Amino acid sequence: MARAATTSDVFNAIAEPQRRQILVLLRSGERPVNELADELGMTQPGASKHLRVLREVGLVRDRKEGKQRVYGLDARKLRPVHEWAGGFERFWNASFDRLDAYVQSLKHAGRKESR
Amino acid sequence: MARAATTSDVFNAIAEPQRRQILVLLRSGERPVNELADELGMTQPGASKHLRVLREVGLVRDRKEGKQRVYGLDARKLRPVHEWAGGFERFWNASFDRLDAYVQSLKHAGRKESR
DNA sequence: TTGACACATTCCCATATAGGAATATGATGT
DNA sequence: ACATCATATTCCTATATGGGAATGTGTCAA
Repeated sequence: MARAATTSDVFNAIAEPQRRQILVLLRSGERPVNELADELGMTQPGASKHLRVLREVGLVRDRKEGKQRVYGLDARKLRPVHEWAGGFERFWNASFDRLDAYVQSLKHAGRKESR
Repeated sequence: MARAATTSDVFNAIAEPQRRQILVLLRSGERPVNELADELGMTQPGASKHLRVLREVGLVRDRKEGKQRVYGLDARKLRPVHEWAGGFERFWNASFDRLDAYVQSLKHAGRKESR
């Protein structure tokens, strides 16, 4: 089965480094495809393909402007990502020894023994 | 080229839903492979494979305990993900109309014209 | 040593890409 | 209608999975 489609899961869509670059670049403003491709050093078809994926998952919007197609950021779908990762915040804030202690406390507090 | 190895990029490693589930589950405590597989309804080899990926990117650690191998969370690598997504916070906080305005202001403020 | 248990690994397969090359589509100016 | 510019799409290929089945490896107990 390989993996869920990149076009249906934001986590998967942003797994591609170049697509993350595109999103970052778009923070500083909308851009037509070619400009975007130039700035990121990718081919035009390459940019178009990535943009299509980003559009289908809803991370960018596009708008026609003359013969150009201007792409803009729609970061709302990134919020779940931020929150998901944020759910682990207390784990990276604690030092590792403390982390172990914390984990142990949870373990003994409310679960069946495992050793 | 298909994509960068899942074992070298955290974003790619967490692109797999089941691996995210594993990480979430491990927040409540360390677990041996079988227990983890049971709780998530996956086969043992399946769990082992995902755990291997997570271990190679550094998201989990393992420790031998008798004949079991206990896996624990190491969420530090998730911090960059949280921060990356957080870099878009102002974009999802603003309403869309405001967003456009903001984007336009940036555009006119410091870049070469494009229309 | 033998057997049982807990995992890890290997094989094999179907599928989903990413990328390059070539081509199709669309809008604009003449 | 025609040439041109800006994009999108299609074709093809090499590769990276994820999953199932079978098997290998390591540890502990008797």
